[in-house]
Amino acid sequence: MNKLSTLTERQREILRFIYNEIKNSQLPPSLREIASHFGFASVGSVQDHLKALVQKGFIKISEKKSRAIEIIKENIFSIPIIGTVQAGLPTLAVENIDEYLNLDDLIFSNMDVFGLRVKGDSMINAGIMPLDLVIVRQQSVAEAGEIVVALQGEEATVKYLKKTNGQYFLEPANPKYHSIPLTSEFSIIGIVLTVIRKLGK
Amino acid sequence: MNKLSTLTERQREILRFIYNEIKNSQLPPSLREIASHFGFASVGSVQDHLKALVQKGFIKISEKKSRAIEIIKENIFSIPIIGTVQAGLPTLAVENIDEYLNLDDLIFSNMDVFGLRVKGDSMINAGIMPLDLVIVRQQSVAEAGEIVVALQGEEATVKYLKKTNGQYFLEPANPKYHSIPLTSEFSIIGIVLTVIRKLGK
DNA sequence: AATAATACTATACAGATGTACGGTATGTCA
DNA sequence: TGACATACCGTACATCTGTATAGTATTATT
Repeated sequence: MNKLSTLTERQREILRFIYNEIKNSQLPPSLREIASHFGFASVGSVQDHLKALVQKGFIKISEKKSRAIEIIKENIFSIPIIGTVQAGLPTLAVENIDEYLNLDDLIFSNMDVFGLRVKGDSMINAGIMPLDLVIVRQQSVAEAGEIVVALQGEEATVKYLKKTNGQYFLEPANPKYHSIPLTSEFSIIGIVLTVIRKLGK
Repeated sequence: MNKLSTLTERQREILRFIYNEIKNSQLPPSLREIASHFGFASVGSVQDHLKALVQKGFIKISEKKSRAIEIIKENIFSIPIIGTVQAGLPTLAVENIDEYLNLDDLIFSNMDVFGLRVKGDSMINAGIMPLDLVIVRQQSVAEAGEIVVALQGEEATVKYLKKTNGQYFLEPANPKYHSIPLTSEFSIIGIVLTVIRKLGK
């Protein structure tokens, strides 16, 4: 597996610059633009670095096309997830990787998606804490059992959608709060796809 | 606002092609690549269409830069995080975006980071549920209060690190379980940076 | 009927760009 | 020591690319 740590400091800087250019201006840089950014007097320097990045499996370059630097996402935008922990840590065994977290899918997704910062503790027993970030897919219909984002006036709440005797309820995951019948003053604006919580550092 | 309906059939085709190229290959097409795709024998045709698209406000072109076609619209490369929800949804107001979800800081950092699938419910009151994915920074030391990943044999557990009377404990966030003194049979392999839970879809 | 916008072809050119080759210097590793 | 990777400079060149200009034909618009 290609690890970012196999790159030199300089190579990582170049890769980061390319990534940022693509992300910010949606346009990969030309060789001379890279040279200019790093103060190189020669394009040959850039050629060397790109050659190394290609060889180490982090980028792909189409021949005879300008700016055709493609970042190989699988090698960069993923974090190895280990299924069983071995005693051999901190040397991560490649064989233990059983899936990859691809954050890029989320970022580059074409779904109508937005993030919402959670207020309050009404979903605490579902593992959704105050200040958590929930990624929401915009949709006006939902099924019972799903965690939905409902709008009442300008107030957005995250709740379970529940159905009892044909009646829909917004149900909190906290005994402190009560279920609320889903009346016309509410509108469902999406369902929760992902919960993200950033801790230390 | 600029409506897509002000475009002609052909102009809409061109715009869609440009959009798809950027989205799929992360590389805007050159004029001749556009011409080739539509079977134009001349670049002048493309020039005309791009000129119209610029004039109607759908794209922006940087002069003297190859492939520098930028689509003016929502930024497809990031997820807007809305602080307060307006009644106007599902049309996301740009003014409400107060921050962007940025996961690449984590990825591009020099830290040695891996993911771990959580087993068991011992941290359920800290909002860490079974099958959650925790992103862990590898390090052998931690401070009291941090959520750590400890290794006992080949078993990895996620717990709070607590200090009482100079003695360290691994403390679960679930009254069902007890605190465990941090003895030599345990080794701390990292601290939890992020908690991620994928739900629906 | 006149004008403008649309939709193309054709050609020319400066400069932007990728590519190739060679060179220097430094540090790393066996 | 020698081989090798890294990290730069310098130069040359074919071609890719944007830009400009000119022309033809069709369709809308006034």
